[in-house]
This record gives sequence, structure tokens and C-alpha cells, in this order.
Amino acid sequence: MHNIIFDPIFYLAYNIAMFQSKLFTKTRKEAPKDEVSKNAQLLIRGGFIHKEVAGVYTMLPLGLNVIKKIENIIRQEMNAVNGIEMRTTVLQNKDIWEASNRWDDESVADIWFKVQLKNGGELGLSFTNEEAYANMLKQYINSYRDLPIYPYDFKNIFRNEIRSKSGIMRGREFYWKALYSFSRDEDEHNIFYEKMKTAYQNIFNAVGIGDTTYITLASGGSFSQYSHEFQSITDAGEDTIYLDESSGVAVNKEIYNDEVINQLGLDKGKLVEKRAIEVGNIFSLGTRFSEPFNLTYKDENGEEKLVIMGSYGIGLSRLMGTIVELSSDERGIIWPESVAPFKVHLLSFGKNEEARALYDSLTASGVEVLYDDREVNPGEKLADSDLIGIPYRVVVSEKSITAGGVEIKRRNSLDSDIVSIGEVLGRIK
RNA sequence: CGGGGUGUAGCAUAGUGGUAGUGUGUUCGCUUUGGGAGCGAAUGGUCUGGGUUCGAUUCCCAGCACCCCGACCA
Repeated sequence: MHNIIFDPIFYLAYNIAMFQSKLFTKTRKEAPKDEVSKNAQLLIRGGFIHKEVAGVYTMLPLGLNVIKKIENIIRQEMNAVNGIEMRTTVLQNKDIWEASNRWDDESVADIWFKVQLKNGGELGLSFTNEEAYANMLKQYINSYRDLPIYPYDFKNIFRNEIRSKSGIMRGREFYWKALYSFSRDEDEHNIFYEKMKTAYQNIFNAVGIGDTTYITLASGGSFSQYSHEFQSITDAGEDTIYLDESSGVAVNKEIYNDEVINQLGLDKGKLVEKRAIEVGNIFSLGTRFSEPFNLTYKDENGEEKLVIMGSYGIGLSRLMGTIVELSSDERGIIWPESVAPFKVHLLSFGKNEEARALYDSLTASGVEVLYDDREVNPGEKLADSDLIGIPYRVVVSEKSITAGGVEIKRRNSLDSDIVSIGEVLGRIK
């Protein structure tokens, strides 16, 4: 649970409570016609995101709240495995990328955005962080005593996708978390790698998509046979995987063949083809980047050794889109409580005095509330509430007061209850 | 990058070689308060450039943007 909202620093990090009359975004009945994906349609209709150009979306106040919730879940898990948060730059030095042979467009499949400097030089907009970390850490890693370390950051990165699509699930600019592990040897690396598998499962469980997210074996590059992707089953996904539903093991189509099936001890007859979206991946890098940057340390015997690296990424905006793809109904989004923009949607039907008192007492108790204090008809407030998808809907109306208090309804349930004002806090904890 | 499609008001749409219509939104008035309620009024529009034509939003060409399929995708 998010008792961290009481942390004074985190408290300032997002909109913990809000009057809907002051929320400048509006809901809409219809999605723009150029948005086909469910996630973009619902997120735009609800006022979570705004499209700037294809694959580039502004996070509006409601959307930012969701991103911050996801970010904090990830942060807790990363810190739990001794991750250390920092922030790498977006503008990237060409020389560094030439050192790893990833500056040429040919070598990275036209993924770069590059910008010109006034003096004629050239910079790249970061699309991943291996080079930045490996190069920087040369200054700080000398001894075996300096290892292992696990720096990570959240930031917007840029990928010059030839065709961006699927709403916020494949953007040209998107928000992600990347952690890199720097270990002394393969054993130390492998132990951490397994810890990260668990951490990632914890994250996907916590954001409410654990049931449909599977560890999937994918190609591993030159330093390990496999990498591990975390694939959520949805027809909106872009990947094809073969899933053994009994064991929960899946294989990406890109490496699917008889040899791999046998090697993994899977029964080909039990594998089911599924569409899925990659919400995270972990990857053993070996010395792919420590070598070009000569990232070494002196071991106990004074011997110089290359650092063993691993990378661990999650696209937060893609994850947000995936959650919407997996959790909605014909009326709108159904946010899992852990990532909902607010915990309570408080609706006043002409009872602003009573509703305001409840708003004050809830926020004083640290409950995140979106209070719909607008002068609009009940039907509109109810429709908006379903569209926005906040877990608890609390209605204060003449009818509810006559019946003994306020009406509480969960977004994912058809039933509602009347409870006294004093009981509200207890019911939503 | 290959193929296909679409550009009309904030949004969704109709239609036309000659005055561009509807829904929704927004504003105002009245009414209404448990499922985007009602009545009335107002507001607001043909992607950009070129061509054909007496006249182009419509036809032609180019550009740009967006969407879809494929390819690509640590």
C-alpha cells in the first residue's frame, strides 16, 4: 500500500487531492477518429493524455498521477534490491556512442534522433543508457570494493520509430525506467539477475497485471543464450509468444524452434500461440559495453578485470497503456487501486456543503480524493466517474442522505452501499 | 521502408463544380438534479501549395499530417 504518500517529498510529487471544477481537462463522449487503440481512446476521452504528434503524448494531470503511482511502485522494488536512483542525460555525446559502435544509423536500425549543435557538432537524444552509464562509471569504479552497484533512472527517452502505433504503447518519446547492474563476475551477476526477475514479477503483480504477465524467453545476444521479457497477454500486443499455460513459461516467436523447445524441456503440443505486449525485459550484457569503454576493476589479487553488466528496463507509459488495455469495460477504465489517479471519486449531487466536509476529512486522513464539485447534472458526473475509473465512488445526494449517509460503490462492482459519513474512512481502507 | 486509406467547426460526421448541414461541445436565458436531461438563442469549419475552370471544399498534381497492414523493434 502507498503509505509513502505521507512522505513530504513524495507528497509534492503529484496531485493528491483535487477539485474537479479546477481540473482543466474535460472528458469527451467520443475519441478522436485517428486513435484506434483502446488505451489511447479511453485515456484521451478521460483526460489522461493529450496527443502532440504521432507517438508523442503529454501526460495531463490525471495521467501524470497514474505514471507517478507506477513509478513509485517500481522505485520501491528497485530500492529493495539495492538500486540507487540517479538521472542520466537526454543529450548524448556522439564520441561515446562511436566507441560502442552504436552511433551509425545502420547499427541501431534508424532509431536515433540526432540534433545539430550551433558549432557544427552533433548530439543524440538518448534512446537507451548503456553507453552513458559505462562511460561515466569508469571514473568511479576502480576496485572490487566498488562493486557490485545497481544505478537506475527514470527519464523520457526518444526512439525515432518509423511507424509508431498502438497509442501510448509504442511512442517516439516515452517514460521509462532503466537499471544497470555492474558485477564482478558471472556468478555475482546471475544472482542479481534472478533477484530482478522476482522484483519484476512483484512490480507487475503490484500494478494489477500479474495474472496475465509471463516471463518469456527471448534472444539473448552474444553473451547469454536468452534474455527474459515480461509479456502481458493482450490482442493489442505486438509480439507473438508461445505459452505453456500449466508452467507459465513462454517463448518469444523470434527464437521459437524445435531445438529451443527441446532444450527448455517444453512440450510443443502444450504451447499456445498468444499475442502479447512486452512490458519489461532483463538482459545479460556480459562485457559488451565494459569492453569498449574499458570499464575495469582491480580484484583482490591486483588483477584487472572487466565489469559484467546487465540491463533491466520497463516502459512506464507502455505499462500504463497495457493496464488500460487489460482493465476496462464499455463505460470506461477500471484502474487497479495501486495505480489509480485517486483512490476516491467524491460526487456531490447538489450537496456541496456535506460533500466538502467529507472531502476535508478524507484528505486530512491522507486519502487521495478527486472531488466532483461541478455544477452539472448527476448523469454527467456518473458517466465521467465510470470513464475515469477511480476505484471508489462516493456519492453525496439528497437521496443518500435520506437513506442515512453517502453511497459507496466500487468501480469494478455493480453493488453499492449506503454508509454513514463516519464510516466512509473505514470502508475504503 | 513497402502497400493501402483519410484530411470538412474543439470533437464526431453529412454533402456539393456555384449560399456547407447535423450531432456534440462552448456561451447566454429559462427549466432540471441519480445515468452525458429539456426548451430557446448564440458561437464556430472545408490541411498547405500549385494546376484545370468564369468559379474548386469537391476534379488533377505535389507537399505535409494522421491512421491501418506488413517489415523493423534489448
